[in-house]
Amino acid sequence: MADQIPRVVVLRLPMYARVLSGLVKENRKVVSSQELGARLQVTPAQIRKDLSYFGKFGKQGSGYSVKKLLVELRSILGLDREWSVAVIGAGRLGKALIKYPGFAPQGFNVVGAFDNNPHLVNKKVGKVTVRSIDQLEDSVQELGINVGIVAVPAPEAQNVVSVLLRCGVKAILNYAPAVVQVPKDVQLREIDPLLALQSMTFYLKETRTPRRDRGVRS
Amino acid sequence: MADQIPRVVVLRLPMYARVLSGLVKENRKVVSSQELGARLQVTPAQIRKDLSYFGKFGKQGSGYSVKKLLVELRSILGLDREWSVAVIGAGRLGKALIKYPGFAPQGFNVVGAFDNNPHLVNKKVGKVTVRSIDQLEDSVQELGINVGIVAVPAPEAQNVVSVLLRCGVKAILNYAPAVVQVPKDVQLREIDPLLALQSMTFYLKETRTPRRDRGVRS
DNA sequence: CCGTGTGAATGAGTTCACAGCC
DNA sequence: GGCTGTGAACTCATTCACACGG
Repeated sequence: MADQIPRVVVLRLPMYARVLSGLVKENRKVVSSQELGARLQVTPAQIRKDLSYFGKFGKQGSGYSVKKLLVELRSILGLDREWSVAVIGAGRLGKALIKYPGFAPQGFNVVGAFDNNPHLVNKKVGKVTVRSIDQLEDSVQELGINVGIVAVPAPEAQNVVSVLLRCGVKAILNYAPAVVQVPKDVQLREIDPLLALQSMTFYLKETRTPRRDRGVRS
Repeated sequence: MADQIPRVVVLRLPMYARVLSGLVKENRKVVSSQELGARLQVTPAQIRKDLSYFGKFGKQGSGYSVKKLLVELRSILGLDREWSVAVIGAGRLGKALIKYPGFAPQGFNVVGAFDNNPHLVNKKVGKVTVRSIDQLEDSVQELGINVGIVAVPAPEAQNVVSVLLRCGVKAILNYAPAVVQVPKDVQLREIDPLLALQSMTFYLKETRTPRRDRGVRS
């Protein structure tokens, strides 16, 4: 069970898992692909098809056991274990990421932070102490880093990524607004709000000065 | 020229524009789809095909004028004008977004910030003063908001989005880890580092304890 | 000759529609 | 009756391959 699974399917599984977590909290026991789809803006057929790549998790006539399906998905995604994350770049963005309280509860522990600014090195940010980027290479092994989050300025991004690659890190989340190259056995995700904004404005161009009913308050 | 253009194409155009900006700075006059592709990890054919949806911008035998193509793309994407952005939620993340210095140079001006926490209201963050979320509806018109960035806790996200929709905002960048529903004439982009991380770990599962050559330092 | 622009061919991903089971 | 699981049909996206122009 390796990689003949469509990329897009893997990108959707975490969304399914998130909705299921919500349903667990609502104490829902069972859910249909129909309802899951409605909550996710995805067709029921797509959900069933996606899940079918991994096995048969549902019961005909009723649907899926919320708890069971969530456990399955978490196992499939490798979320039933802890991951050690390094944040590289401890500027405004890096600091925000290091302190972000949403990672740890999901098993992503920020265990290291790195920056090349001497004013930041040895300072504490959240629970970790910032180290020099020179130490990154050694620290990856020491700290057992599995995942790198890159939050350095664009021109430095490729260098940092190259170091991570050399250390055997196989998953990189890149916040730098730069294209970085990785071999295809390495996972890379880009987070870039500007690209997102710029792709939305394309569709906004036509929508000029939307008529608004003036005065009357509903 | 409306919307028979594939979604994915529109998502790629901003990347092209970004690389072209870089080339302008390097004083490159001309570029081929070949080279553009190499810098972006995209096939040359794809670039040519993508551009062909909008016109003929290249010269056979030589390639594309860097400057001219950039101007064209910026015009196509609606980046040759200014956009007014509201950030809703002025917590840790919201503050970072409000202060992010990368938006303004690209024509995205954060002109309003909103939060429902009384301790934050009327406080200055960066260049803007935080207003109460109650004022959001009126402010959208007053400030001419075109784009909303949502950085509130997940449970509040849909409410905030609904207000934005009521005000006629047609582009929303959602940082809240929640699925929000919008009509299809509204553009929505999601930014969620956790989903990104969780989709990477799927591929990491198999890669166990990568053998490292011990001792010898290269 | 080199590189664009593009129909045509291929490939990937989604939806349909229905058999099978609860 | 209701809902899953899934081949088959279809839609959407990418790549090929070549005619054409500088």
